[in-house]
Amino acid sequence: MKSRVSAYDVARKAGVSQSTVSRVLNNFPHIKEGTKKKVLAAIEELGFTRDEIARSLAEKKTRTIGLIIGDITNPFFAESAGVIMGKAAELEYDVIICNTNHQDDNLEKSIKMLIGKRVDGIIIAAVNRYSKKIKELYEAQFPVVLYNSSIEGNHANFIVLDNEKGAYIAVKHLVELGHRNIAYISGPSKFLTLHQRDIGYKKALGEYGIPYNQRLIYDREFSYREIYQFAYKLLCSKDKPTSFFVTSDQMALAILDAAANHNLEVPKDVSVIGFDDINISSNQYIGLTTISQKKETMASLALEKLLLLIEGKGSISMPIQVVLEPKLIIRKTTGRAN
Amino acid sequence: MKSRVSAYDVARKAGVSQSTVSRVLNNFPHIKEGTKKKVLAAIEELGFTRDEIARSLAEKKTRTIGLIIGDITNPFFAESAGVIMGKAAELEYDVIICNTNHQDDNLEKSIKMLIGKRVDGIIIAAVNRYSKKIKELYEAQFPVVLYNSSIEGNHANFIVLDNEKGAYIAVKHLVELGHRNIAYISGPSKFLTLHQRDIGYKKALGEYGIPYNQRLIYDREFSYREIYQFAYKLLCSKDKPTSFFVTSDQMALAILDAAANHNLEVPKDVSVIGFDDINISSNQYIGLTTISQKKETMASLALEKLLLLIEGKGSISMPIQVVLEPKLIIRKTTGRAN
DNA sequence: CTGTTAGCGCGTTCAC
DNA sequence: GTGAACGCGCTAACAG
Repeated sequence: MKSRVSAYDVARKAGVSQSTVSRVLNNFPHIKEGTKKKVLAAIEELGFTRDEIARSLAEKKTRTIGLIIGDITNPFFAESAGVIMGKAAELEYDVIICNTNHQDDNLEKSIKMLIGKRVDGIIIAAVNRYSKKIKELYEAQFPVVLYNSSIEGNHANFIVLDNEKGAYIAVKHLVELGHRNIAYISGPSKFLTLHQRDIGYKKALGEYGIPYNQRLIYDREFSYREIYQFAYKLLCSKDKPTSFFVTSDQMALAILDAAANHNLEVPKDVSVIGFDDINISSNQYIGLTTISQKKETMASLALEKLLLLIEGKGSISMPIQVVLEPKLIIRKTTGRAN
Repeated sequence: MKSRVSAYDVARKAGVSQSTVSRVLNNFPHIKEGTKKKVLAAIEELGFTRDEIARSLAEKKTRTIGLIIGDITNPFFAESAGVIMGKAAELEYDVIICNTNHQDDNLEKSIKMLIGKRVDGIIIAAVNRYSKKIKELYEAQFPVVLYNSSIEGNHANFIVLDNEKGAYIAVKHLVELGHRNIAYISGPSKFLTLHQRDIGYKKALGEYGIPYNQRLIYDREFSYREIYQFAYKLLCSKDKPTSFFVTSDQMALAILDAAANHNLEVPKDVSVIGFDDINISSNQYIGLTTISQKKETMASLALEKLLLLIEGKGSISMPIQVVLEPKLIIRKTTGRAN
């Protein structure tokens, strides 16, 4: 691989100083047309590309943000990442994505790595609500915005959905269709969003006088396999649930999978409602009823606010905390209980 | 935000020189136990993290690779990215992902940006087969491996599936089920992989004496909407196809969507076979018959080979070119023609 | 308008 | 074993 050409090489070729090259690179005003032309020509001829690493070092800015997600394989995260990356690219920011697979130590590792790489800010989706690290970053005024997640005490900037309400309207929808035996597939309550949904679930049950039944609750790790099996077994049992409220569309698909393998018809035999509204849910072959997370809005806002923190350092009144309204989207996986 | 602590700060605190700090950071042998302890203590106390940007500049290595994908919203790319990121993390490499939305100018932009960021190498999925840029990089010996794609003339390192064969066995499967009216949903043939699948499609038709019918072919841009509408219209027509061979599972889902909105039953009224075997295809609620791209293998190999190129600079015999065998996975969206 | 000079925070000789 | 000094390629004053 041929060795790189530097701004200094360009300078020599154009017969100017290296700082002049830097100036044309950065579009400084008041450069004589002639020299600018010469420099541009030399750049073109030598195929020069500026070394962003050196620039970052000198400028103490990397024009790069970090994005930490729980699982890129989950379309909710992938699609969110897509909009963030799109917006970022428009604004000339690059993004480094880290996958935590929902594990706390990976979160810490990712943060450390991103800090080492001197990213200008970080968007984090899926954090343990007890995370000390997040709080530290917040207190150190390092630009971080939490995406659909938050921590205990709310010492953080975040954009979230009203998760309690989302769960509430989901369950309410099922109840109004006549369901009383409602399974709830969630995940570890160390995630504040899930904890809030737990509350919404219980609240809806309570309001309609439906007893809370631990047997119908899944609150362990996110695992397609485990959730599939949990649902499968539940569907084998006598007094099986007539409906499932699932905390992500991806896992709702696992329930549909289990139901299909049971030869159960949806929604005739079982109703399923998800959460997220990932793209595929609107596919009419699937038609998953769900609660929209408004990922477009949430993701755009997250990036926007992060850049505000990055660029307007200090002048921003922290914390930035936005709560969006959930929306019930009725499709074909929910129907009357029989 | 409190200003960063540098190796120099650590040095002062420990009463040693900055180069000594550097030495312990990099685990040099022959450091007196005492001074090592002191330095480590100072690092701990000050909460020092090394500046990877400065390190990269000095070392001329970033321990970062670029990954350019067509569309993170397509699970095939997201899932591939997932395995690449996982392996990379294990090997202490970071990855910067770029989304091109399948547009050539974005490819060029992404490459330029990654080169600017001094990545050590790049994995590229989805390239225009006429791309000059890729060839240039190859000739300049810059570490690049193409992921399930290649360019005209094969002047590149790549890991691909035998796409022609994949298409061939897909169509053969349909023919053997009695289908003769087989629609083919593809994309721009500027992508070599698609071009090869075109050949496979035609070959299978030819072998069974089925005439090629342009009316049944979609070869424009990847667009859920457009493909959906194309399929929808086709399904309205008299002499409508009894089956679809679709060049990606994601788009196969679009066909299922269109069929569902036509109240057509799958596979009774229409058969659909995809390509990729994304995770959701194995969901029994969907059960998409497809051709496996072996993304786990392909992605692992791509990363492995890239690191070989990066770390074994020069000593590797180029080009690295691997062709994997496709595999037909029969599920429930294909059945006998009626 | 442009050149000179001094860092940015590390890794890396080369002496001692 | 360890420190001093230089360089990676660029931006940012400061002169002129």
